[in-house]
Amino acid sequence: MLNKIPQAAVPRLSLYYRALLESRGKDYISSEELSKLTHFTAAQVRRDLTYFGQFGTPGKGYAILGLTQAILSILGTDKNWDVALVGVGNLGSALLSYKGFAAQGFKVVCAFDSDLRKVDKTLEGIKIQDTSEIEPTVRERNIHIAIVATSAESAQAVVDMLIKSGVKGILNFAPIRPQAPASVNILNIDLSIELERLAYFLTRSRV
Amino acid sequence: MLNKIPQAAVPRLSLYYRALLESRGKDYISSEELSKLTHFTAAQVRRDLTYFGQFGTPGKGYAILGLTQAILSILGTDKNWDVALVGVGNLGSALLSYKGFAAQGFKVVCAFDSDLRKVDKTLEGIKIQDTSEIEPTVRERNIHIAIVATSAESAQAVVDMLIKSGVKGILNFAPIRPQAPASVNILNIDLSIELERLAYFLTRSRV
DNA sequence: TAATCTTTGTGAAATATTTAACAGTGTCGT
DNA sequence: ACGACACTGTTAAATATTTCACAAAGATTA
Repeated sequence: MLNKIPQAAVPRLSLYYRALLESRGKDYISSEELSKLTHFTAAQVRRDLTYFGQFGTPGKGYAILGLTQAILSILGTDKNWDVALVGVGNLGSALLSYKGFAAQGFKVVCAFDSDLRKVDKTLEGIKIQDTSEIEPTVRERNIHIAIVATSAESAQAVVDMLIKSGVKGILNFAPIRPQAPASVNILNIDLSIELERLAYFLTRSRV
Repeated sequence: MLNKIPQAAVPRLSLYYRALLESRGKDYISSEELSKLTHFTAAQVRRDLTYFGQFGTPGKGYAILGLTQAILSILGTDKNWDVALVGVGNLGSALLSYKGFAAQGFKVVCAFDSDLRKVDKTLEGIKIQDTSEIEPTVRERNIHIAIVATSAESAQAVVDMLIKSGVKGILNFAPIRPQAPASVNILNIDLSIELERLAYFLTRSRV
């Protein structure tokens, strides 16, 4: 089964995982029930899961505990991930205090900013370091995931530094598309673009 | 040409727009040049643009001013959009002070929170109102776009209120998928899911 | 054990999206 | 005005993704 896995199947896996957590009372759950909880079709649920293996029992469904663990393992969130944060402005600070990460095994363990007024201050128990310390710190702590919440202007330089320091995955909030080698994964979250998508839909639907 | 427009073409339009802004020195730009700037293929640039009309001149390319204006008009960002913000925690405050929105014609004009310690405080020139005031305020001000930055628990109720008040597009940061009628567009930005996608890619690529 | 029921896993069909290739159209220099 | 050139718009092919539909697998009941 050399089937290629659609990109969009991965975030769906995360949603199946959430639905499984909500269903922990029972032992088994069917693709039909998962469909109801996630609003994807039952066929898509089954198809998505088979991209990664065979987890179900015909006639019964999926063992909730087993599937939960399987998805954790597929996503890699059965392990802990140390995360570096660059840019401790409004958004960066908000991300630093966001409690949702911890539950999935992500932990921001260091934070950087180029603003000297912020450097050496402590936020959420983390001492903010100067951006010049990105490379030694990230390399030494063996960090593979970073969040970039800097201005558009500094973002590419920061991304370059992070990659040089061994980072392999970046969640980028700066409103540019940083360039990076194919071995590095960059996910862009671009608020303006999302609002523009909304404006587009609204403009169209009125027509 | 009743071609259906791929969902993904819309955010690409936003990126073409940005590239056009960067190219304002010249009068014309070719799909090849837009391709270099955006890292989409030239064929895709041309195809995307023709979903919305004919903007180019063979032998010359696209008139930068004209195409810029055309994209603005397609996206609906040639007009101003008033935006309501619900949830003024860390993330909500950060969004309130985010300066990037204004440039694209989006303006947060009212903010709501259920925490009475925040209500009546002023942030970025906006007086925070109690969530009970969502319906009258949003309806009276004729607001069609809202940003939801509440907890997972309150999000669905807030979304319901917003929809009842006439909101047609919602940018949702709460880690749930709110249910809404098809006439309402909801875009979800889910930080945990994005981090899980990164973890997945990292776990896979090492194999 | 056999008959019936439930639900998975998966080929095959349908749909959606991207890429390739090039005919046609306008530009530009002479 | 003409010929060489540049670039778009689009048709067709290639890919990717989702949906359908059902055979096979196991569960359950008698």
